[in-house]
Amino acid sequence: MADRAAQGPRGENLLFLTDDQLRKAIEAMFFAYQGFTADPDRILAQKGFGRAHHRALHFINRSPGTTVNNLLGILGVTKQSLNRVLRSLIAADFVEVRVGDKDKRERHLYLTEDGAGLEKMLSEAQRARMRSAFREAGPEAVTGFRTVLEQMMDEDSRRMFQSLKDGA
Amino acid sequence: MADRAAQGPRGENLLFLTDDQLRKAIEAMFFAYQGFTADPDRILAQKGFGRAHHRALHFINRSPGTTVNNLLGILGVTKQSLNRVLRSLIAADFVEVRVGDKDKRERHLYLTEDGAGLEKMLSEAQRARMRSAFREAGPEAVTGFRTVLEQMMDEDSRRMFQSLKDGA
DNA sequence: TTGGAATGTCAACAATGCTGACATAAAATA
DNA sequence: TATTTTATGTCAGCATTGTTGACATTCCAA
Repeated sequence: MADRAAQGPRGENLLFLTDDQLRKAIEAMFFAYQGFTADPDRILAQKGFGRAHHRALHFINRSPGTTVNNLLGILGVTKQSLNRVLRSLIAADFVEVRVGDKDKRERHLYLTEDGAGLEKMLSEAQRARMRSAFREAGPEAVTGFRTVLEQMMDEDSRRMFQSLKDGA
Repeated sequence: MADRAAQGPRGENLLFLTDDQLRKAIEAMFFAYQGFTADPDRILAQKGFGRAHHRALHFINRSPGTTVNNLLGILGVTKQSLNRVLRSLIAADFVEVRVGDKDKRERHLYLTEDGAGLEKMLSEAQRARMRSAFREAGPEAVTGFRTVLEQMMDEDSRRMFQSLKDGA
């Protein structure tokens, strides 16, 4: 069973698809994600925010003027959950809301100066770790990394990711 | 700023380390992790469990007889948090506790038959996605993927990961 | 102009982190 | 032996961030 996948239809070496290899990859993903979030989490804890706030700040920074509904699609949470996060960011003056011009139901979201400052702080911490990991691993590894991650995504996420790819 | 890292000390092409590339990688990591957990999460929701239960089941399966304290180190949560999860798994007869022989303070954890069944169901769902992603990406990409993930980990996690690497 | 769809808000509940206080029992040590 | 430390567990309470349900506002289309 563990080596069920060792030999492909054309006789390729498929040892990288054994259950054992896959389990190692699952564990690597778990531990790596802990590292991925560790540095921003420390900063957020000091400021009284959580990971969800970071995600909102990131994508508002990425696409200034995005609507609440847009953000829901990207983050994959309910509007109620996002709303709570946005309310606290707005109360703390990190995010500014503007009612839509054409459609007054829509709320367009922007970072304030403070919000942009916090976002920069968080993302720089996260990028620093990523930069260091990439430098150690080298460009070929990075290409492989990106390829596998993209394949792990749901269809919807992949479309979302690709549409964000080249800048908002 | 965005291309600060474009040229290394020996003149290598370091375009893969630009802020823009790093930001894309951060977003890829976010969306990929959603996919990574999506399939088990669906199963868990049906059974009335959460992601924390999955993690406990995984590592107990990996290292049968592991102690609560061991598990704390691996999962990186508090004993109170883990205790709540373990209690519900024990109550549902998915996990069995045995008091230590030599050290009767220690509680050794094992999966019951039902627990092993659920673990298999969850991990097979997760492996299926990983297998498919790996197959699409190919062996070189997988190597790169593993290399970068390992570099992203905290020191402690990396040691943990490496000690788990070749079987409990 | 009216009814339904889209958008967003408020309230309440659940899962899973956290801290702190405390009890028990075994092991280690003075 | 007596004391302290370690390991485990419980209880209480709180925060973050998911969820559903109910509802208000706005827009659009029949």
